[in-house]
Amino acid sequence: MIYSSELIKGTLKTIVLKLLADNKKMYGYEITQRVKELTFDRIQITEGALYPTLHALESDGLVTTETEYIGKRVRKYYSLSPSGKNKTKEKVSELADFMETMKFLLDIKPKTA
Amino acid sequence: MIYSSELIKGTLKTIVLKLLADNKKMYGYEITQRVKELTFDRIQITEGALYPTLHALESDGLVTTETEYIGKRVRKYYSLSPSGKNKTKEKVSELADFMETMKFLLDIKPKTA
DNA sequence: CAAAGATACATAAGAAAATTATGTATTTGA
DNA sequence: TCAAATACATAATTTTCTTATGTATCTTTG
Repeated sequence: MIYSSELIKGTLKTIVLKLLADNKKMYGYEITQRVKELTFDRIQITEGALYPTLHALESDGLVTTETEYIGKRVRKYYSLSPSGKNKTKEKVSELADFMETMKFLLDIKPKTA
Repeated sequence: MIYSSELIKGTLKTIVLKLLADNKKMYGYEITQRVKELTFDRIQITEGALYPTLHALESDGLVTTETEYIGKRVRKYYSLSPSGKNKTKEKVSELADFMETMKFLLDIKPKTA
């Protein structure tokens, strides 16, 4: 079972930031594979969604990049900047908080019947 | 603190369906107020988001409507159809499942210091 | 050794879903 | 009486993702 894509909306940036916080530096393709692994294939980040997100994080100054060559193939590593680290803490705790709220909302039992 | 709007994206339909499951019938404005109450003002559904969502649920056959007049003012009540009840169960359990996965993702600790 | 599949980047067109703004109208409360 | 709350609705814009496409290299397998 794969989560309907609408659920991933709004959480992608947070997922990426958190992975970078946990791993110091990662490249795009690696991120897609790691998320796939960690979620047992239930969340699959597409490249069309990921790369624009990474570029946005970079232009917001939340990540820095370094390019490496593996043979002739280019690989672009992303790392959190200091402000990226702060942003990650904010985003992760906001999402955790939000999930508590949602859990509460979804647990409410009917008054009627 | 109000959750950043991107977090609400993708969960709105599920929230609305779940509220209708718990309350048999509700009208739009009531839904916005109920969500505000239940979340201590942290989730505020705007009318521009809610009404199109309700109309979509209706055209998908997930809810039925009945119009009532309170004085001269119109009030449009929404109720779940049988297929809406099934859909609600699906959506709620998918979201609950998704939140477990996200919780796991966000809890992962750094390997590197 | 050729071909398929995996690795690795990127961007553009289109779709989906929300935000923001606007509009109408009634009712309530200060 | 006048502002705020109640109650609906829609349109323009923005944001964000999907889908499609493009390029290129490396690895595995028949």
